[in-house]
Amino acid sequence: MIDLKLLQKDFDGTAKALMRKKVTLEVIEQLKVKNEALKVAKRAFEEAQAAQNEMSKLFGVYKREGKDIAELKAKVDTNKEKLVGLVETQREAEEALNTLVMGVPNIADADVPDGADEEENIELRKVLTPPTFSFDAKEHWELAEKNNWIDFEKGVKLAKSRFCVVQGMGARVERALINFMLDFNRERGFNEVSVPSIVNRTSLEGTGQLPKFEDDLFKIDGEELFLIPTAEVPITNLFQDEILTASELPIKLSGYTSCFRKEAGSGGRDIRGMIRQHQFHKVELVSITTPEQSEKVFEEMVSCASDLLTALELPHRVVQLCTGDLGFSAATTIDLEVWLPGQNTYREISSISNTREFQARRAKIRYKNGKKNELVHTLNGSSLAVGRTMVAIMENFQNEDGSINIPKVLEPYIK
RNA sequence: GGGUCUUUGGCAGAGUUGGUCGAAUGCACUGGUCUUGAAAACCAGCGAGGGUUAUACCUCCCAGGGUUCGAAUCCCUGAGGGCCCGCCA
Repeated sequence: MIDLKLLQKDFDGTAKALMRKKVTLEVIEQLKVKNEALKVAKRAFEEAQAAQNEMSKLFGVYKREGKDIAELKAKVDTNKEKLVGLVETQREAEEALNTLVMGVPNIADADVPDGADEEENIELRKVLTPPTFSFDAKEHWELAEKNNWIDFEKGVKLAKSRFCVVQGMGARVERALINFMLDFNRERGFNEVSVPSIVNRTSLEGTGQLPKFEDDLFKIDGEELFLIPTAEVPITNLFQDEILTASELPIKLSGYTSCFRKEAGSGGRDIRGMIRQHQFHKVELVSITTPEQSEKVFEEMVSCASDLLTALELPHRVVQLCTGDLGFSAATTIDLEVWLPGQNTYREISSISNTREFQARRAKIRYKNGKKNELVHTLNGSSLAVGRTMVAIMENFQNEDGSINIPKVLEPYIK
């Protein structure tokens, strides 16, 4: 949630910043109007309430002194009637503002480049050189089936399209990857947590998936519960509505979960293979920091994920997202894109974001800075998406005969 | 799923004959005295959100309703937790 005070203090500057994230001027003006309307409604209510409270207190005094309360009661009753209307007005104003502001995305950092979409993202650097093959590189689904790593039909049989079954050496590599990543992250100071894969509405509102993106989520029928689209949700919300002490920050966590996404808007994209599944595994990094710490920790998270790819000998590039490609909650995002020889292109395998205080304000995560309570910064990033890492391994480590080598670092994990 | 008890500030824990309770006390925390420094001891401050230049003032004792001039305190509904029973990996 953005800081509404910014609109009061510097309307033009804030409006300009919001428009970089495609918020219309109309919405921004409505924010201001509704915010002011709420203030007026609140003041009116509070004045009447104060009078009410004062008169109620008099009852006690009168009773003790044995005075007649008839006149006072009449006054109170009149005021009470007035109060009912004022409460309603205030409630409506509150709701109007709230529905509006919950749908407004975070402001991008000033140094995030302008741009309409992913075409205008900026490549910061490349790490490792893509391999050259003396044969035509195959795509991962072909390799997966040839080596019996993945059975795509079985996934459809069990559930529906965009589900698959991983088996044999594929399943062992998958498990090895998860363990390797968690160990790697722990060495970098990210402590391991294991969290629920189902969360409530409050948690999803806290991290920004709700109310706007309900269509992307799997909802449990008859309950206000949802399958998580990313471990960012449960891990960040671990601290929801808490006041942390400065000395315990930064908190750096790493967790492995399955993730569930409806992929409602993705049409027929990546229908083949395991690039875009309804259920996939991911190891996630989440950090809770003071505002001063967040830059540094952000860099640590980017390095952590990038070094992981390097350790796995996977060529990749580091990309700074432009405003048009930034997510709802993000103030800045770095994507890591891994090289896929079969597709002859780089594909996203990790996305690391700093949401600044956007999620903290929604989820009420604060820390005690001296005497004052201040909002923390929350950061999240994929350590790596496991499925896409599998894809990358298959395509980069393929041999001419279609067999697949295993990255050296995984060997201790595959006994 | 049935029954029963319970839900208070960072934590623990008073408060349940409705008014002077946003709330005792202890711990933690912050500042100070003392000390070479620290600990201990002592003194002071210390729930959260909104509002104000600052006060005032408003809201919040799990959530939502209700009774009342007035509710942490009474009633209803729901959610979380404990225990007992049933069921089941």
